[in-house]
Amino acid sequence: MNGSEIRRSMPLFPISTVMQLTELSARQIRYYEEHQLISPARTEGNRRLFSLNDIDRLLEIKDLLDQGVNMAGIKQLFLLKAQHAEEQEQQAKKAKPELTDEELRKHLRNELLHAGKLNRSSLRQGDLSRFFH
Amino acid sequence: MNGSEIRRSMPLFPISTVMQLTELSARQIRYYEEHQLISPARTEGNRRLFSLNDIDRLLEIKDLLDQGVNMAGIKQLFLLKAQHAEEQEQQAKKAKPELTDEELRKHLRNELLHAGKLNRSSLRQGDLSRFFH
DNA sequence: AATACCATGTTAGAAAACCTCACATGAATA
DNA sequence: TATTCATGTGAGGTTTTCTAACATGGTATT
Repeated sequence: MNGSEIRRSMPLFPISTVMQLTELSARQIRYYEEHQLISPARTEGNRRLFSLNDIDRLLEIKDLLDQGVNMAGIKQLFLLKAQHAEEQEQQAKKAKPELTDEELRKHLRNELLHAGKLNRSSLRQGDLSRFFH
Repeated sequence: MNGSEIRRSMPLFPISTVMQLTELSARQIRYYEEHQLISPARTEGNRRLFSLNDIDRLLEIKDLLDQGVNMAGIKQLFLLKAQHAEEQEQQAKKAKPELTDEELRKHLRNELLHAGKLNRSSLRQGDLSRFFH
């Protein structure tokens, strides 16, 4: 998993933000999770926290539903895509140790805090920009 | 204001997420707002919602405090930077009508929903990627 | 036509997260 | 020593989110 993937899978957004970005209702979003089309992270207090990847998925789900595909169909499509992606990875990479959520956060924070430190104060556009490609 | 600026100023994150990304306490973040170093948006219910720009600013604040600059100093630095940025804009741009928050949201949603629609389902990386540079 | 199923709406009650305000504190400074 | 500054902490209240249950309007099936 490279840096971009790490950033895209970071749990950042509450459901209200996701509702606005996707124009889906809370009911819809939870229903899709119930059917395992997404698996948003949870806070200690059990609130959902969505990543950029989650939001992409939701937009895909919305798209496919609009085209008449049902839950089961979407699930199959996602399974296929996952398989395909896995093949790609195996082709290009060697095994690396998995990171826990906590480690991911640490990693991101570290990059955020220390990268480009020399000129942050003088740049019009701040560092966070580097984390969303 | 161009597309990137729109994206970077969208209110997206609750304070808990910002706390983790910046390693600041809620107290600190609110204190900096009190001193008008940041001005996060609010939900209808008065919860703070932070943008990428807000987060950048908080990281700058943290940096400057570490270097011994106090609130007043940081405020002046920000004022200067703002002036500088304004000059740049006036130099390069003609007047454009301002957008309300609601219009911004609409605009982003529209881009999100319709851009790249043809191949979204077949792409490994979804559309949202376009919104964070 | 009646029935069943699917995706979604709605409501209730509980818990988490967030809010403001007030007071406390330790370090630096006058 | 007294003040100021940046931050911690706690109380009490409001908003947001949670799950669970039941309601509903299309579609498909019998």
